[in-house]
Amino acid sequence: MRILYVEDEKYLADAVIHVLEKSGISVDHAEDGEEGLNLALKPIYDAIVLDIMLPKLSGIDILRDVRERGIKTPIIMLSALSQVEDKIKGLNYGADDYLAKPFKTAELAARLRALVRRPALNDEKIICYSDLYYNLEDRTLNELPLSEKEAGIIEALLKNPEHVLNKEYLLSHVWGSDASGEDNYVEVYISYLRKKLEKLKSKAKIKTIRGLGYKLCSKNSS
Amino acid sequence: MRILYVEDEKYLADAVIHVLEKSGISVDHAEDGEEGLNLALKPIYDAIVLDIMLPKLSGIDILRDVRERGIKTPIIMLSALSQVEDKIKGLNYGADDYLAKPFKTAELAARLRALVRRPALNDEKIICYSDLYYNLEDRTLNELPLSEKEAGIIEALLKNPEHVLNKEYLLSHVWGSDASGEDNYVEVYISYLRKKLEKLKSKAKIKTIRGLGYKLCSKNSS
DNA sequence: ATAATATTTTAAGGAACTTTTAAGGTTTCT
DNA sequence: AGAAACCTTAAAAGTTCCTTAAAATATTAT
Repeated sequence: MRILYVEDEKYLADAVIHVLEKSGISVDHAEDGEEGLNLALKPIYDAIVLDIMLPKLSGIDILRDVRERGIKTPIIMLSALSQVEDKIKGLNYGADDYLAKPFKTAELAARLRALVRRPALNDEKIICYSDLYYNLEDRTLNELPLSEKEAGIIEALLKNPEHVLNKEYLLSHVWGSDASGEDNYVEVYISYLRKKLEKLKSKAKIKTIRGLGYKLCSKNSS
Repeated sequence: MRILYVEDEKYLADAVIHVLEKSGISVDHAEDGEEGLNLALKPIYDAIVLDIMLPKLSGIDILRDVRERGIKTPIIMLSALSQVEDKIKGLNYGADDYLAKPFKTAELAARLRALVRRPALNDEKIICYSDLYYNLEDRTLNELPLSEKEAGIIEALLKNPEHVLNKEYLLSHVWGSDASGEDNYVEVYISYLRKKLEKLKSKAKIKTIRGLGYKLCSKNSS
């Protein structure tokens, strides 16, 4: 299970993340409303946890925007004690659950599990890495349609993120096992893919390891 | 269960729709009285929820018109607190239930379920997606008659909305299991269907996924 | 049965997109 | 500097898909 957690109080966030990850829930963390909204729009989370008081955009704003776009990912709202009105607003705008601060992290984990144990709305087959999500069914990378060869390459890279794949491997996997020579095929398509990653403004990059091959990695990673 | 919800306050509507859909009620939404009336006349809803204060046509107007045409779909009226007079009017014109604003969405859901648990007026076999309703009995798509092949294809697409169906699948399902070649059959009929969706001004579109097949999707969805 | 109408098949041209090819440019390493 | 590996680009070649209309077939009405 992968969730998004939008929370500006850093100490709290770190503690909560630590406990959640320990119990097998993978957490992406956003520290303000703007970043939170951006991430929330990606169809890769099983649930979203929103603090209400946030810099730039409130949790309510995020909730509203997300729901307006028809995204149905389960959402849990967090807010400081006694802001009962927020609770009502949140539930009205389509939140799935509400938790008053301070809360026990274990309870949050439990509610997340309860929410996500519902029949999957997402039966899509999606491979994720960093801010990329590739849909195997319709061959789209972050909604952008790819051609067959582009798709073959990005799929191989996404299935082996941060690992070097050499050209012979890519050739035989994408073009066929006869692997008749042309390294340039791969070079051309790597170039096309880089252009598309650029267009998507993705943090992920395809790095060249000279003499060895290519690897997919996230901008800030080594 | 599929209902029509006519409501002009967008935020409220989104929140309510979200909760209803989550509880398994499929909701079509109209934002003003005119659109509401148009939709209300389609024989596809198990119930209709009408706000009273609406642009263009009031909920009362819609109610009256719908009932005058002999349509017996259960109707719930919504109105701002204390407009008791509206309540009386509504029930007089043949509303089935009445709910004062603000209301709890869960209560609306409960009342809907109660209303619809009555003997079904609609035993027609209809498949819906987005603003499309296809009647299996007389092979009409939003009242527009289709030929056998057209019907076969739209039926397959409607039964698998937002999923890619390839040509071989469509060929074998519509033309027969021998699936003798001709991809062009499918292409021709997809073209005919697109023309009809256009004519119906539907929000739904048939998308081509080059090399893979076709998928039905709603304009704004991915 | 025959004509009128509608549907399905066939076919062909062209539009849109993909892949291959090729050539020139850049980077990296020795 | 020179060589090898890699990048980028664009034109050529190849595919797939769209659209249309006429021919063949089936259906319905007269």
